[in-house]
Amino acid sequence: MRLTERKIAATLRQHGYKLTPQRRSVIRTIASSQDHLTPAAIYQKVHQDQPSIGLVTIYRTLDILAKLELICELHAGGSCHSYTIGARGHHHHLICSNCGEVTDFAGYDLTQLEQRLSRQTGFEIEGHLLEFIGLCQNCQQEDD
Amino acid sequence: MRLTERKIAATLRQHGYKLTPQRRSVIRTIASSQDHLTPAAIYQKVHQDQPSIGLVTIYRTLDILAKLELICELHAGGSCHSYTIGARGHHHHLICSNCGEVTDFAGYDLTQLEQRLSRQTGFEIEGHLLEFIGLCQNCQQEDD
DNA sequence: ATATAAATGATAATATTTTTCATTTACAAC
DNA sequence: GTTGTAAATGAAAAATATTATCATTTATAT
Repeated sequence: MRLTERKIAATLRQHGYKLTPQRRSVIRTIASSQDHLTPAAIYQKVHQDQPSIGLVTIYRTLDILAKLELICELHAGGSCHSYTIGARGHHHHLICSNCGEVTDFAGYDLTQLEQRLSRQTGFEIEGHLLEFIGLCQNCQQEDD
Repeated sequence: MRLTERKIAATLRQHGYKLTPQRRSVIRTIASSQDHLTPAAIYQKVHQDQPSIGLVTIYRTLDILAKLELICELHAGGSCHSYTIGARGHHHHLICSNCGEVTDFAGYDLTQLEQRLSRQTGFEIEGHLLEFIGLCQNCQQEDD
């Protein structure tokens, strides 16, 4: 079940954030849309309700909401900048959120899931992205 | 097994691309690095070898290599701009590469894999990203 | 050696995100 | 209700990232 506008607002308050009209409007906009929206798209919509709002406030609000896991980030498009040499044979990634170290892992097969999704949704699936984010051993020891 | 510089060069030729010193240098740089590199980082390294190269050439070369699947793109960091309301209960995404439509799907559990990876690598895993890219039914029918 | 299509680099344009800082405002305490 | 205060906002600019244009150069087939 999707989070409601009310629930999100309450969580914000619980974490000590103020509930401004701007934030309400951003939340309402995201909550009432079926689509994934870019910051610019959110700005456009919110702007109708809050003509004085700046794009900066959108970014700031999204940061907070994402940090509290009230909204869900999507990595669409192919322009997110980081490359390594291709491997013969597919692999996936494990990325350290602190130092950026990337560990590859192989041996996990998504073709069954891919087929199931294709059947269920009618999508013709071209590829996928599977990454885990966490702290590598070194960065755990620094414990900061 | 990782692709070698030679193999990549050959594949480029096979697809009708010219093998310029600039491209060689980009390939060599990526192939000889263990890390994932951003376009800017690649530029810096290549620049030592090819002082006259422009950042544009890096972008162009990366586009080609990615299209031929000779390099492997990584989506690191949280700044790839698209958001939707969070769901109670985890879900993943199916994204149409043509129209951008996003379909959520639930019911696929990665905790076992997560535990296995954590054991094997020592990572303390905080989260993951699983997305499928493809053509939705509508965009298939347009068949362009 | 030469012709030619493809690739390059310089420059500028566009897009995206972050910083700074003076002003305004939500909200808790009274 | 007033009021004080820390937090939030908006404007502007800076920083960063990416793409487009076009004259010049170059890899490669002939």
